[in-house]
Amino acid sequence: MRDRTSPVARAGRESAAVDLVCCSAVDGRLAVLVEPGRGAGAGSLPWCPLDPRGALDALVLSWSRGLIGRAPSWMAQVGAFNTSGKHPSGSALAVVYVAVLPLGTEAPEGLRWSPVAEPAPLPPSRQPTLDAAIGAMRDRMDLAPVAFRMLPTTFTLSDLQRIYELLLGRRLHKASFRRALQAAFLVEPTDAWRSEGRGRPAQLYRYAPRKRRGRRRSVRFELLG
Amino acid sequence: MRDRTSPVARAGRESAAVDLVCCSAVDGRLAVLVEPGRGAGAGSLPWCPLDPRGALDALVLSWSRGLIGRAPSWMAQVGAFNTSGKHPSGSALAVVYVAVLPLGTEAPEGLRWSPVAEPAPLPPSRQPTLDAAIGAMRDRMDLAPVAFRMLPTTFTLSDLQRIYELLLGRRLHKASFRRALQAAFLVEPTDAWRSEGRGRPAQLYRYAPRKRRGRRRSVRFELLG
DNA sequence: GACTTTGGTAGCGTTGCGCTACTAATTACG
DNA sequence: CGTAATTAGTAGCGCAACGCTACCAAAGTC
Repeated sequence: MRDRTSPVARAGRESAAVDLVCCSAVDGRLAVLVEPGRGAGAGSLPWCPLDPRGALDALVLSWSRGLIGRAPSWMAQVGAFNTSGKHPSGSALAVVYVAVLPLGTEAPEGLRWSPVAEPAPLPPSRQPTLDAAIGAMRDRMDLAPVAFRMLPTTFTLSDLQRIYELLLGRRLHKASFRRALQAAFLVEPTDAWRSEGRGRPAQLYRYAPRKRRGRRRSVRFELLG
Repeated sequence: MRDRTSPVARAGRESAAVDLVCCSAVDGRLAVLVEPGRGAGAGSLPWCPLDPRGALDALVLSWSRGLIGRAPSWMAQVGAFNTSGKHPSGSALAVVYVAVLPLGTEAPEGLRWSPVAEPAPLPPSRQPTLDAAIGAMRDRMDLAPVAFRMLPTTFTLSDLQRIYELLLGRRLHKASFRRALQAAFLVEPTDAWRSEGRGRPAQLYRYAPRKRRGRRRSVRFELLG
């Protein structure tokens, strides 16, 4: 179990901290890892002091490995924010990272999954951080395989579609989803199938993007305004 | 003119700095504002010490107003990076911002436009910062009106297309571009026209996005891999 | 065996997109 | 003045992409 007092003492109140927002899908809902704390809004997000001597991404990667016992399957920096003195580390600056863990990852000792739809057991001042992290993840899902990283290495196409629906916040049409996926050459079928109680067994796929030459991006006005 | 020594002395070597990458289109090429310095790689990017007592965005906004005499027409944080001790401020952490100035903005006293295609008059260690800033701008142009902010308030559709071609790095087809723009309800025509030497005069438009209900975003696999 | 549930595909109609080809209005040049 | 050159802007064709209904397939449940 990590010690929450010594980093503050070591790094001092002048330094910066790293906040980590770990996302996954739990019971069909988007959830983040929080440290409950005693009382309603007394929880906190996992954080570590920022040691600027090494590469930032490497620092967060190795620290999160210790925190959750494995490297996140995807990770990205959200940005730097001033804390208005409200950060548990006491530092005035916080660099927020968002990470993704595969479906079914259980919460490590001292942390638990909190669905983002219901009020998090965090002080209200942390809500903007949470929103920024999840927003950043949603913004990047078109450019990075975020949804695929929220699944185990092999998954069914229905699994993948459910993740996309979770992240996009809307229902998708099965046939259209699969056709678009097929056209993008992003997955390849394994020879394994999974039977999940009722219904026909589903074939398992793995994320195996094929390099496509000439992926020239065009204008996309539809999200602007 | 801003003083480059006192902030370092005041903030000390422990603190963080803000780097600003100001982008615009100059002579049909993407360019950034640099401080030339004496010698080939002796230039620097504009920067200021990071005072974490106020909101970060507000700090950068007000500082950049003093630097270039006006607020950038668009601005976004790129992220926090460790400097490996190579930042002119001496700080170990740098928060990079990218900003956009309209076509035709002249470089303020002490700065000049440097096209990103040719080698910048900066130390090679600043190249990743430059790449990250321009990459962030390109990544966000689908979600924020970056291209529109690179133009004056009224502009011709050919102007707009040239900016898009600059940012996307490829030529676009005129009719297709206009059809997509029309469908997105992003611009409205003014009753002014502009005659630019030879050729038929062009109608001037302004950025006036109309709120469209049900802008439901769908899956976009084509940039993944 | 009938029903339910989940997986997976065919194919229709419409929309979007790239392209060629055209018209329109101005300047440049003899 | 007349023709070429240059830039702005539109029409419409053909194809690709997308949303949808409808259907078939394979498992469990009763």
